[in-house]
Amino acid sequence: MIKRHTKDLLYEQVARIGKAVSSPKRLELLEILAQGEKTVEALAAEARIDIKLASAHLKVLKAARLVEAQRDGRFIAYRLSGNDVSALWVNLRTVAEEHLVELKVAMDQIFAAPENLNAETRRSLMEKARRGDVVVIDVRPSDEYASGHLPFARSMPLDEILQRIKELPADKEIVAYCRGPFCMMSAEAVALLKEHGYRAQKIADGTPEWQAAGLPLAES
Amino acid sequence: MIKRHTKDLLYEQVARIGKAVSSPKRLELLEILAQGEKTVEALAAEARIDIKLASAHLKVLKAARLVEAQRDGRFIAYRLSGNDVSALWVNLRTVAEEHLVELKVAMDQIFAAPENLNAETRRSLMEKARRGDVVVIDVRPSDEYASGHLPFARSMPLDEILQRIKELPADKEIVAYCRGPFCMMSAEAVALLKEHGYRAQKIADGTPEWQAAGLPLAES
DNA sequence: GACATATTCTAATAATCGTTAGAATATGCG
DNA sequence: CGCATATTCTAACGATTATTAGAATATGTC
Repeated sequence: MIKRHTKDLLYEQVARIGKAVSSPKRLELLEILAQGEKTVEALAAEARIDIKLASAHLKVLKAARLVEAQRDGRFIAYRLSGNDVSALWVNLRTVAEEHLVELKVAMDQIFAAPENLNAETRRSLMEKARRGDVVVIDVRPSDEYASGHLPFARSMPLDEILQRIKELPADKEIVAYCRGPFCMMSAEAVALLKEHGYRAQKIADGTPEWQAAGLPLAES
Repeated sequence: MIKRHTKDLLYEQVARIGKAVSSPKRLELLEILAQGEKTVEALAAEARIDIKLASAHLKVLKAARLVEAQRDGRFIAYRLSGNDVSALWVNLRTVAEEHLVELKVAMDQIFAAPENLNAETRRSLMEKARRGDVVVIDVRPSDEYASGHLPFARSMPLDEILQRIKELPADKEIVAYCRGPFCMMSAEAVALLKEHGYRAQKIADGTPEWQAAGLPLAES
């Protein structure tokens, strides 16, 4: 008979992961890191928190081995310690969306039309993008595009869209995506495009969702 | 521009799920509930905690909508509120096993040979069981077998094995499974069987792992 | 309807966690 | 080697959480 104490140790270890993902701010940091590696400074700015606080949260995430740090010149870059961490974030968010009515209501208020994709619509979108029937644009900052993006998508960061809008074909459907269902960049991009007469829609997927669905990302 | 405050609300909702899975005891309760529905009393006994404490933890899990309760006669039965919750438990445990060296070490100490399965070995095992080349036994309590079990597995609860050992063929390989990688019942079953001259081995999978791998369970 | 029993609620304590501010450390650059 | 700057460490506070014990509630049975 194996001792209770020993068994408790196992659950305690898993609870370390649970504790790491029990704070809203840490979840936000994980989502940002799922877009690619970032410095503490960039993370703090993105999450709108103090650098010291960001550092403290990153320390917790690092202790749970969900992220790893590497010094790169004057800055320290953090990244997720594996694709499974990104998948865990997607899984947590999906369970929350599925079971917490409050979250559903909040999301409906923020995003008029939540376009959730399934396996089939994902593959069909990729096929249409490959053929050029639609233009898929990645409206995240260009460094996030560089660390992985949807196949056949082109980079068109939100704050460059107005200057570069002529690059987009006026006769084709534009499909915008950003960091995922909680990110508002694609919605803003669609609003801008529609103002200028383009046919545009957004999808809820970001690269973490795409990857968690078992589909490949492009790197170039 | 959408307000920070609104965005924070989204992460707070997901963090509710994170908080729910940040306690070792709650994780243990989730794992037990992944085997089928149970009363508070049964859960407390299984996790070796006070009924009052079990009730308090269940309240937290219920608030996060990970479990739901239903009155059934004198007892109140709890169950997971969806298969995605069971998959979340598997996902958390897998991330922990992958990234936390401490957990790997602890598991190696407890379980001599951790037999982790991949997609191929799972299908091949099911095929061999179907043909009758191996006998797959489910050593969990019979009510857990009844709420779902591996295909072609027969129920042989750990505390009945010695009386019923004659039912097993002496010339075939016996494969035992229980609740999952953290459960010690299959290891104990294998030890008993080997003592009596049977060829036996265990697998790490329980029904949650099997299901999370996308494979079907049997109900009968 | 009253009793027995299972479960939850309330209250209280100790322990833990999030956040902030100030000091300390480490690296790159001159 | 020393300066500038990015990052982390330390200390402290208020807020939250886990656990326990006792009281209260709800259901089934007689």
